Amino acid sequence: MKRTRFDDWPCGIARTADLVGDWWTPLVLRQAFFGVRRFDDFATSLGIPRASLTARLDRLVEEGVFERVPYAESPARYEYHLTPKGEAFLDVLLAMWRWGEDWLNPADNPIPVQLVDSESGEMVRPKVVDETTGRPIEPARLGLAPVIPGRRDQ
Amino acid sequence: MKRTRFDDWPCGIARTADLVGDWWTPLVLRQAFFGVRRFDDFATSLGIPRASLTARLDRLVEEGVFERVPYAESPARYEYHLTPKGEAFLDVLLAMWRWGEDWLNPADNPIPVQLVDSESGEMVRPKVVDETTGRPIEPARLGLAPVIPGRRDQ
DNA sequence: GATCGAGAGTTCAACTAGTGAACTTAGCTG
DNA sequence: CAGCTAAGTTCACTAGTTGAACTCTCGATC
Repeated sequence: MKRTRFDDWPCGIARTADLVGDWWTPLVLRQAFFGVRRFDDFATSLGIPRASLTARLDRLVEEGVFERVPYAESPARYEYHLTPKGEAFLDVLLAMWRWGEDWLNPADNPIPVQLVDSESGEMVRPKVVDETTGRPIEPARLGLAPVIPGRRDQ
Repeated sequence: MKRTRFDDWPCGIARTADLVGDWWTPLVLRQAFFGVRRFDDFATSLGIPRASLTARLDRLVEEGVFERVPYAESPARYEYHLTPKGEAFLDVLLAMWRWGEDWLNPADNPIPVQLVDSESGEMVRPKVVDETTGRPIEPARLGLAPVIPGRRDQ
């Protein structure tokens, strides 16, 4: 699409959007968290076009989100395993999940998919807090620092 | 692009990806959190093509993320204000910000943009926890329920 | 030995969203 | 009247997306 790139903007949101800011990448990563590792399993479980999947996986391997791990020699076969960087992305998916469940739940959705703790069986409700204080983050008190005046790529 | 739609998939991640799963929408919303309200201010502060901005704002108004509020009568002028639904999206942006700062920080980035609490002046470090227990969410213990076997649109 | 199927892609044409620049509309200002 | 501002719209061009078909390499089967 000749899309604008954000990967060197000095803002984590912009750089994250550059990498996962398309419709399929978050879902590919979601599948990875639920145990999908192989090309065909990604393709058939999501219905993503194979060419699109190839492009996504290549970029994610290049960025160190997935590691390409051989599991068969002849013919050579590879699995896509989440790296620590990839596993850390769970927080973003959880935030997306929570917002989607809270605010985009269609009225006629009969069976919402829920997150559970597999040991306790309890529902998991992801929430973003400040790591140091443990308190919710209030939009009104939030500021950017340093702000660079007139700079457009913030 | 004739893109696949996820807006009725029974998963919050998929529905969220359908709405904000493009490169510009997260940045438009980021600007809104930092006080931008008017068309030209979005356009010039981000460098987003005006046609793309129109499409994004229209969709976000339609979905109830922004409210179109008049601020002048002749000629009619409108501002885009975040609704409660839009404000709740801050959690997703914070998770993206945190991941981008932790894992996508280019080595040669001289001035990373930081989040601060404007009252205390302290750095804010967003972290996703389980709302009920207050504890971090462990990927290994996370499960989907109910899982619908063989269903591709989860 | 030929055929079949699995797995992991590649190739291709058609479609359509993203992009940048120019244009439009309406009122306001000097 | 000329110039300016704000909020879009229009248009040609470009490039990512899609679905279907094809490729390639094996191992297993008839």
